[in-house]
Amino acid sequence: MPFTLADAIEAYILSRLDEAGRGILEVRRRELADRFRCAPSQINYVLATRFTPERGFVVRSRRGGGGGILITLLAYDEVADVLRRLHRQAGRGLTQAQAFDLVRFFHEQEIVTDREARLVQAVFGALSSSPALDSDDLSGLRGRVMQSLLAVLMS
Amino acid sequence: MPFTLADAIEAYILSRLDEAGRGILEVRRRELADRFRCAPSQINYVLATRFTPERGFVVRSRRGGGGGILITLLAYDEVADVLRRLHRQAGRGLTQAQAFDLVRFFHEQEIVTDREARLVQAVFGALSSSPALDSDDLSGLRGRVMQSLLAVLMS
DNA sequence: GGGATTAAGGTCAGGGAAGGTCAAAAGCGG
DNA sequence: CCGCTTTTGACCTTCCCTGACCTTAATCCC
Repeated sequence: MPFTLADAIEAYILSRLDEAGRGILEVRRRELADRFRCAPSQINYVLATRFTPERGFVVRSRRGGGGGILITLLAYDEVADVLRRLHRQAGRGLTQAQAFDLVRFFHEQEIVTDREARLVQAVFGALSSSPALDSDDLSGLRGRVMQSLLAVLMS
Repeated sequence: MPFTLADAIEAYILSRLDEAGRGILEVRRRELADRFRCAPSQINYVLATRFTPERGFVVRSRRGGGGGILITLLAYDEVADVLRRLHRQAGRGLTQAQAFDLVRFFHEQEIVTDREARLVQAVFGALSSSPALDSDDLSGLRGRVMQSLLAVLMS
């Protein structure tokens, strides 16, 4: 087992997340970088590769003086599991029909309300009426939008 | 939480606005600056970044002796009107910051729920991290998405 | 009445403190 | 050697806060 710096940072964050209880932890990028004697961007790398939505994490940050990084571990349940799988799949892009079907599915499963469904459908409708995008780009964009939506639904 | 001076001043103003009842509050810049031990211009900073029209506030001020700053929350009956104006304006495109502020405004006005706001913000976030779109196209796309959303909200 | 004084508030540039991005270099397993 | 992951470094954006300097209004006092 090659225990890399990234692994160590991951383990450290996980343990602090654990001891913090409540599944919420705030860290400073600079502090972590100092503690592990590495470039600050290394922290971004760890967050990007380990603390992903697929693994049930939500990471938010704020820049500027008094900024910081908030890491949240989402509760595990079956719905979340399905959402996570969908999240992974959406990364490969979506047709408009697929996007609409997913939204309808969420609605049927009562994962989203009636109005939430209409709002989201409106979004996908607007996307598709976009010039300046060929169908491949559009598919990728739909996928990313869906992923972001799923991240919210999982939180 | 990353709680800065600006956050504290914002919270203080909001609480006084709240306890003052119907949406009007008068403050003195100097007094606030003294209370928070900061430069008076810090108050301007907070007003400029937090109490913006896009978030539903109107700030007026009088200079000179006996001057002061009047902070007003937009009244409910003005909101429908604002939505129509916004719909027209959105047609000309939106920056990401404008889109976010609008969503925030809707949330503050209780036009959208907490989760609806997060979903919609997730959408605008995803749009902005989109390759294959230059900033003009992006601006236009945000505008069309916002128009579609407004159409749902007005229905 | 009119200038001087005083008491507000406004603007702007700049420094410092976060965090973000991206490409290139370095390691490493096969 | 090749390809993937890790790590770094240079450069960028955002946000907070202050200080120097400016504008406007009320008041004082002749």
